[in-house]
Amino acid sequence: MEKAPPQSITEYSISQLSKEFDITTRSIRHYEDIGLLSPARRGQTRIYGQEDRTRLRLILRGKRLGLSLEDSREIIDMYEPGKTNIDQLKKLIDAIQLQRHKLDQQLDDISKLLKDLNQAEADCIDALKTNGSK
Amino acid sequence: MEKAPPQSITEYSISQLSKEFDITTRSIRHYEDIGLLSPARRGQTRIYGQEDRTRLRLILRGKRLGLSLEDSREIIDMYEPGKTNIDQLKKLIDAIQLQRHKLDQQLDDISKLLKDLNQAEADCIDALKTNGSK
DNA sequence: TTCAAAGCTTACGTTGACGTAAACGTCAGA
DNA sequence: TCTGACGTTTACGTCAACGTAAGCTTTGAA
Repeated sequence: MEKAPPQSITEYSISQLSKEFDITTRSIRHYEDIGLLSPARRGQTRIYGQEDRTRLRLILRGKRLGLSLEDSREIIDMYEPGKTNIDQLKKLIDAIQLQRHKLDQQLDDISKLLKDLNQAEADCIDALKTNGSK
Repeated sequence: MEKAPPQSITEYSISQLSKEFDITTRSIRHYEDIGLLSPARRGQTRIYGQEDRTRLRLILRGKRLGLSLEDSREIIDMYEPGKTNIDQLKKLIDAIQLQRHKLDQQLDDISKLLKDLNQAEADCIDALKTNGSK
């Protein structure tokens, strides 16, 4: 039988995603285990759509920022204030403030670290010049 | 006997540091176990100086940035290019480039995340306005 | 003197985030 | 037909970064 023409570009297998994001399939399944992803299934096989792919991108971005998967879950959940009630919305706004504060702190840390690295590099180069002609 | 006048302000006990940085003494001892700190001793008791305190600050900053303790060790070692030879200096410069690259990536991630958070917040507030007068 | 606070070491336990192995199903191509 | 690539589940293993408990010493104040 002929393969059906690609229904849409919005369908990915687990190995496609693992290659695209350079992670193992195990990790992807793990994220599903803890409820961060819930792809559709064709039979037993996982089918990932655009939304899943987006969530995965967010998870990995969180990881690069040193967030735990639980932290990421919280953040990701903020993106879909679809059918939440007012109390939940207020909670969300608070959580957003908190995250923003943490990020501001990180920005500060990073700028300090960058400064330090620049200094360390300058010291190195200096030492090379001084010492290199010994 | 009278307590000797504070020799200098540059002496800290383990519990002082734990309070100042809001971590457990266990953590501080752990950092020593893996060689990130090596305080002086008076008898059995650990005595921390300014240098130890600085290293601790750097460790914690690294943690906030999601670095492993090993990563932090590498970075911290960059700060003291005292008696390193030329080959080591070159290695250090490379390592610095690499770290800088990672930090640049983090900066990018953070700015994206902040944007997203702003958007999420706006959505929340919007939903509150729309829904709040129901 | 005695007692609580702070210090120490040793050592087993825990949690998060996967790694890894076993054992099996499915399907397209040689 | 059968082999190899890809998919699945179940389940034990691992590593980092401490937590926690036990048992002991030191020390300053009551």
